[in-house]
Amino acid sequence: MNNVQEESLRDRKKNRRRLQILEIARSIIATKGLRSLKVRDVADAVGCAVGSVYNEFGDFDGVILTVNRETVQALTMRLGGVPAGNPVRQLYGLAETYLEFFGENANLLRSLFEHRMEDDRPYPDDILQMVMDAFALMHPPLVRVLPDADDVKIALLSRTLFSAVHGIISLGLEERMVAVPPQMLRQQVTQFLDAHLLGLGILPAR
Amino acid sequence: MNNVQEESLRDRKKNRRRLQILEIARSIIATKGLRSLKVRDVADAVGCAVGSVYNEFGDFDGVILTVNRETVQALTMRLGGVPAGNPVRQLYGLAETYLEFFGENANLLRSLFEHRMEDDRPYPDDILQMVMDAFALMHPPLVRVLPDADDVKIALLSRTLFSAVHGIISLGLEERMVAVPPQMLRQQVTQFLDAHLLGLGILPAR
DNA sequence: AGGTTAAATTGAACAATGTTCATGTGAGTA
DNA sequence: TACTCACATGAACATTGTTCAATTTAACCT
Repeated sequence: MNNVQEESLRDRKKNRRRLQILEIARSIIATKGLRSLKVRDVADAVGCAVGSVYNEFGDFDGVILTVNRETVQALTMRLGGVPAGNPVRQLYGLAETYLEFFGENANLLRSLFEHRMEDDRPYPDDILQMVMDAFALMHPPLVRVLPDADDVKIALLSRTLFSAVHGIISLGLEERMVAVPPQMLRQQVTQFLDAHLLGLGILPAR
Repeated sequence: MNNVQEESLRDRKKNRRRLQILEIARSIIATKGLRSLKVRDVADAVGCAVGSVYNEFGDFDGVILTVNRETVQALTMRLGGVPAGNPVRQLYGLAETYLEFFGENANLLRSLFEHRMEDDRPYPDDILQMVMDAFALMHPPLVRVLPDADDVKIALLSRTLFSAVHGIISLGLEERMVAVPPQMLRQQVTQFLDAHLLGLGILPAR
């Protein structure tokens, strides 16, 4: 037996199809929302049988969860690109980048935050962990800016702040509701951070 | 024709059944989540045919939307009970009451915020309006506490603050994620308001 | 190369669930 | 009592998730 397995033809096809399925599913969710995602639509678009989707992902939730997993990964990547030079700027940058990303991928993020499992099956831990990790990205800049604070408190603060920003953005972009104009939403987020960081003693009073 | 219509037997039965359907649907959503709500389960529990549910509500979304409507009403009622004496206390009270209500009715609020309509049918305006109105309940105390501020700004601030609190609470109670202990969540909300109101110049620095 | 085998693919059948509608029923009415 | 009409009924239908026996196919062996 050779440890250095080269990718067989079978593996290559399987892999290609897997990617196709995910791409189609993602584009349907992104454009028409999670509720419009149908197995048959995906299978038809990919040009395979419905059974193949099940072979690859177990059940339909498997497709959704994989798309969601990749959404958090993309989000984390994007948030990771925020410069760490000035910690205060970084905090603003994280919030504004989250706003940008949410604006560009609203339906994908809704799928991530709103999808519920059938019955009482648990949501995959790794996805939850990735979300928590993304929300913890405010931790490092907060530590730099509040050097005397207890680390556990900062961790909590990070999650609180990011959750707050998430609430403002997700409701602000809620197209069901009266959509807030994008530029105003950005200002809303900025002013929110202004006040909050000021209250935390991070920004000087003006 | 008599203008003073007394309720006929027919009307009484119809009304009773309508209430039954809503009660059952609400209890299923509350205990097992929106995704577990099935027409047949509701019809069986009420003891009527599935068709009757459709006669009364048009489609299944109609049942969900009516439950959601009543959820906002109950929320508004509850928030309306927060004493208006001290405006700062009122702001804390609104946040804490929202937390309480969310904790007691998590699945109902998720149904309210997460339910999407089929295709591109619009979400009923009156429900959206009621949600906005509920989120505007921070407006009066904010006006009292920021007497010099522009009313439009206060309106925006009210929505921002409430959305932020909503984000903290809805993610904090997200049982999919590592659930935050209730007492800690309450503290999280309080400390959030402490910092934010301080930053707004509402609370004196300590 | 050809034959063998294991695994993936297929799509028809099934299951679960939302929706419709022809039929029956009973409350209101003359 | 007879008539009528609005509502209730539930079987049939439509849509969509899921399964699985039969088929195809890549990989392996001689």
